[in-house]
Amino acid sequence: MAELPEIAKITHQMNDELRSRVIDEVIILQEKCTNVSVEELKCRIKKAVIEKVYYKGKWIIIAFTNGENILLSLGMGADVLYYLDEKDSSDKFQIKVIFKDNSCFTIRYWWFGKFLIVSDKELCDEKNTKDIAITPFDKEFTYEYFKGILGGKKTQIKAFLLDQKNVGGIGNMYMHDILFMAKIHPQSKINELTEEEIKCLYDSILYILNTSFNKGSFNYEMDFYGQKGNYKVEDFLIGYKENQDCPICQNPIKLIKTGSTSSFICDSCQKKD
Amino acid sequence: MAELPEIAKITHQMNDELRSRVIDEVIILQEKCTNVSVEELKCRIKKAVIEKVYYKGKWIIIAFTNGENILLSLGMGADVLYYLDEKDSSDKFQIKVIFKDNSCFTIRYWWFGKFLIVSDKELCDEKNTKDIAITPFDKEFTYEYFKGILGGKKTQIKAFLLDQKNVGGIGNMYMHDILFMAKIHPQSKINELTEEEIKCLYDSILYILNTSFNKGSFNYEMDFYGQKGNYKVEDFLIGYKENQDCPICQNPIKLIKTGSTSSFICDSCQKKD
DNA sequence: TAATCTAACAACGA
DNA sequence: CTCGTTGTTAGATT
Repeated sequence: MAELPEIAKITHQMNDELRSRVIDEVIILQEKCTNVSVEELKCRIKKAVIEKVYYKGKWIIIAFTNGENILLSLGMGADVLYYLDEKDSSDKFQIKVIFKDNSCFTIRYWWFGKFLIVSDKELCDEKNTKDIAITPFDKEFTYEYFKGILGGKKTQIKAFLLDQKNVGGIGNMYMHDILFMAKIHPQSKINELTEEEIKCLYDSILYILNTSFNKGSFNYEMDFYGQKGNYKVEDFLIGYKENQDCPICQNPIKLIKTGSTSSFICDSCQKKD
Repeated sequence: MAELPEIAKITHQMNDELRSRVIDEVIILQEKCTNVSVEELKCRIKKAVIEKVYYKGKWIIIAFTNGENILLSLGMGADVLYYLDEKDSSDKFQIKVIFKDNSCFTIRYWWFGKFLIVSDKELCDEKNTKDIAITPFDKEFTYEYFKGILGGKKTQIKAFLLDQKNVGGIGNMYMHDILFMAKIHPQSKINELTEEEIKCLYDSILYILNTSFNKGSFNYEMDFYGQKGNYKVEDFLIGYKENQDCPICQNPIKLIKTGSTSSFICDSCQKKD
């Protein structure tokens, strides 16, 4: 579930908290989420010092001073929880990272998370992350840039925005409101959007994601300290509000299938063409 | 149009006729069918001596002793015609290759042909041809081999057989009869075929293609000497015979859309499952 | 009638 | 709610 606002928040917290922390031990209970043997991973990360934590799209990257990196994908949702003292940590986790000072963090995946180790040298070729585009939180994500990547493509706008090679960090959850706010149907073809619609879409992306971030991100997700954000389901414009009234026109909100994802839309405000 | 029987015939003729012939000049009237500038092509092929002519799938490859190769694709159909004396050749062509002894051959594409030059070194990486599979005329195309490449795939059988990465040389024209003879619907899933059906399909592929080859290949196509083959439309079992009676059950033959191609079928003899 | 590449799209699995 | 792979289709190519 975690999308850009949640990823940005927890990454900032991890970076502030964990810089210079020294790894003591890593416990991996779910081997399938990593890319090398558990032994190799432990060996490459042993006594490593955290240089910084940053994100690329929805991936959290922990860079170590020894030239290694941990690439963390939360998949369909995961808790990443910090404990000042490892003894206080829950035993419900797939991965636990313990530091020399006895602090630790645990990762509990809901579904399909990743915990990969990649050297600095391999990082630029790493297939999961190498093609991820910049996010709407980046300075470079200007309106001109956005208009440029849309090109004259014939793709459906929602499929395009969900593709991390085009825009990093947007998932299905915030998509509903972004498209609703721009009054664009998820299956509208990009090359049929007007200049005004594109401008409005750009503004909507920034507005929706920034509003959540500024409220501490989504309320169902826990941050690094186990706290929940203040952006609540009530704050959604139409997302996850099937059959409730559209806030603009009072028509009932519909849940439709759009390719492999579902979309909440107001089919009166958001016309296909 | 040219498929394996036509390609095999003309390639044999070219190989027999052109071995040791020395290039004098190449005239390219359609630049888009080649991969380098006309000047570079002329330069690399000038005075080159033909070592042999062979085929890979539907591609005809002319190998020169100087380490260059011409890769010839007939696309949707083309005449490749030999003239003992260049003065006798027609001026309807996109490409003409003239030899030192004043013999020549012309190529007249119907639609989308290719005339590429590739060095021996680059040949194994050449993207159009590197992944083409062996053809049913190869000794290695045994029943065991054929059963092996089918694997447990979920693809439609016709799409699979048309894909040159799986089997080289089969096109849409002979496909109709191959599938009809095996009593298999073009959209049958491979993993739902019985062992008997696969055996029958293998036999049908060899029977149909060999029968055409043995009759001098398709009658609408001209060979290297301008002669037409003796495998006629009347020899087709059901191909291109819409509304005529199925030779087995007398039901009318239907023309249906199957993906991007059309298929003549007897929907009584060829059931989807 | 015919060939192939590509982008977009859908279905499935992990 | 993810992301990747595979298969399918429509469009374009000169």
